Order: sequence, then structure tokens, then C-alpha cells
Amino acid sequence: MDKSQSELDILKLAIEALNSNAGLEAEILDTTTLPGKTTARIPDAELRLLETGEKYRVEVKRHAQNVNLGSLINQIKRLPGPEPGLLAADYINPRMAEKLKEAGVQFIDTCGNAYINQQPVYVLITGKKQLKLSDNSVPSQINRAFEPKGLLVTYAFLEDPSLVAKSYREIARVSAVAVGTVGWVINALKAGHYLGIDASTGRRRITNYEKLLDRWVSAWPEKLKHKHSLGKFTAKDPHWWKHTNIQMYEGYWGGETAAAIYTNHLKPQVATVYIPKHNLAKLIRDSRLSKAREQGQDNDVLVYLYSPFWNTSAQRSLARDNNQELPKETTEPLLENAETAVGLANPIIVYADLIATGDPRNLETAQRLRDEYITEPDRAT
DNA sequence: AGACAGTCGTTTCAATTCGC
DNA sequence: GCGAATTGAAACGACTGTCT
Repeated sequence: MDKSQSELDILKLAIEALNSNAGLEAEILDTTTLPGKTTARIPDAELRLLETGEKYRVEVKRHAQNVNLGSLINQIKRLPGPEPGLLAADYINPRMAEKLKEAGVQFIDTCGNAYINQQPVYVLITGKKQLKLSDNSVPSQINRAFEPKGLLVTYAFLEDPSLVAKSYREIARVSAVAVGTVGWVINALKAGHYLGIDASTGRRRITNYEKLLDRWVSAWPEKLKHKHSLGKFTAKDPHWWKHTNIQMYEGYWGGETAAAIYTNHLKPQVATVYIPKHNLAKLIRDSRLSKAREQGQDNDVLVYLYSPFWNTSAQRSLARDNNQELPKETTEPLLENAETAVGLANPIIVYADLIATGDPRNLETAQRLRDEYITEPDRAT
């Protein structure tokens, strides 16, 4: 399995870098090959620091810079067992290093950056430059699928896997990118073994939906979501969303709000709304939202507003999935349950919203959502 | 010959480095 | 520490090739 092989390489390089930069020696005790799609928190390896004999549960991350830091910190903290968690990454930039240190997450990387805080050993090395990828240009090639425009294409594939077999022009139209971008993204997905050619039909098909979903969910908050932010607001009434028909604003509930409706398993404490810019002022006025201050107001509910990044295909499919006409002018909210509810962002987006928060409560709900609503569709088309 | 599929050169943008 | 300059990557769309 080349995935675990590359992770093992990162770990070995990081240990070497730790040794040459901090003089600390460590040995790998055990590596666990992750069985593809599981989301259980199994460490990638176990490590022992020879100086102290201290053992670590290790999470190895390639492309650590492209991963949502909140979810990463949470992953490390949720590693099971009494031993402390350790992040081993290809590269930790200074800003990430600062945040990890603040969160008390120890790390090592292949460039020699490290934070080890296990008495009596204390190491803090940051600012070491990222190594140039000389003979190994594959990772940057794969990254192309997880850059802003690539994420649009990849999302369209996740939403409708049959799209990969369509023409570049059709893919470009649906995902709202240029034709040339589609070529780059498809090649990147092929290089990453997310996409391949079906031997029997000769057509493109997604070969690893689960892995592709994981990667998209990690990259999206960092690379694309923030670009669509319309602001952070507060609402006085914690139940405001229950009597707001978001469709009147051509909007969609995301995050905890949508998850609460989808799974019936969460009391949303933060609302996320995807709404076209031109309806922003109307929603703010009607729902009496106010711009959030730096220090949160005690009892007010936080509301994050974003403009939808996805193309109208998502809206069409949502209407189709719900198999009903979308009411235009009713003020009756439609939030009793997921079957009747409309105005919900696609489960993939809601799932990604929850994961990005890094909140353990949300992670549990995210898993439910994934199990119930995000299943790899039948590829036979 | 026309339509469609995929490639490649150019432009733009963002991140990093350098100099003050 | 800040702004300017540089570099490299991403995105676009015109162009070429292929098929019917």
C-alpha cells in the first residue's frame, strides 16, 4: 500500500531531522496500516523517545499545510491510549507551529521543525524551510485537485460520481471552471489514485470515493471556504433559525443547523448559512442579526454566513432528492425532519462544516451524517 | 466539414524572499 | 518589522487533434 509507505517515509525523515537538529533519538515501535475507509482514531504508528523512554502515539500527515488545523489538533488529541499524541508531518510552517504549541500538540516534521515538551526534554524548533520537491513532483501535481478551482471540480464529482465519465466541457459547465482546469484536476486525481479508467467500459470512474471525500473535507475549509465568508454575526434569539425559511433568501443551512435537521442528534449552538450575496442584507434585517464583536456576547448565538460556492447543480439535485416542489413564498419553516426539510446544504458540505470545527460533539454527529447520507453511489452507470 | 475532446502557452495571483 | 521584488503555481481559454 503506497499510502502507508509514504507515511512511513515521512515519519522516518522526521525522526532523522529530529536527530540532526535536536540530537534526540527515537525509534518506531509499531506501524499500523489503516484499513482504507475507517474513521476510527487509530494511530499511524507508535514511537519511543530514547532519551526519556517516553512513548508516543503518532499521527502522520502528508500535505499538513493543506489540512484544517482544528480537525488536525482534534485528531491528535483523540488518539486513544495513555501515551501523548505526536504529529509527524512533511512540513509545519511557523504559523501552524505556533497554533500547535498553543494547543499543546507536540510535533516533528521532515524539515527539522519540532515541538517536544515531555519533561525533562523540551525542544522547540520552528522556521526551518520547506524542502524543495526535487525528484518527487507528484504531491504538488496531486494538490492541483485540492486547490480552490480543483475543489470545485472534485466537489462536483463527489456530489455526482457519474460526472467523471462525462466530457471535460460538461464537467467544466457543471463545476463552473474553465475546461483547461478540468484536465489538470483529472490528471491530478489520477496521479493520486482517486480516479481511474474502468477496464470494462474504458470510461473514467472514481476508484476511491471515501479517500477522495476525506481529502476534500480536509482541504476545503483552508483553501476555499474562507474565501466565501460573508461575515460573522450574532442573533439574540437562539431559536431564530427555527422560524426562518431560508429558502426565501435562496439560502441553505449548513454546519450544526443542517446537521441537527439531518440527524436529529445535535442542538445547534452555532449557525452556518450559505446565502447569495444579494440576499445578505435582507436576511440580516429580517432575522435581526448583528455583526459579531471580537469578544462574544454571552447569550447570543453565533451565525456564520457564506456565499454558496457550488453550482446550481447542487440545488437541482437537492430538489430532486427531496422529490418535491420547492415552495417559493411560504413563511412556514420546513424543519421537522430531513425528509421534509428543504433548504439544506448537501450532506457533504454539512459534514465538512462539522469536521472543520474540530469539536468532538460535532465529530460524532459528522460520523452519523456520513454513515446515513454520504454513501458512495452505485458506480454502474 | 463540423463538433467535440483534450492540451498547452499566457496571464494572473499568491506566497516567499530580500533589502531597507 | 514592513514593503518591494521575485518566483512559482494556478487558472484560463485559444488552439490542435480526433472522430463521425
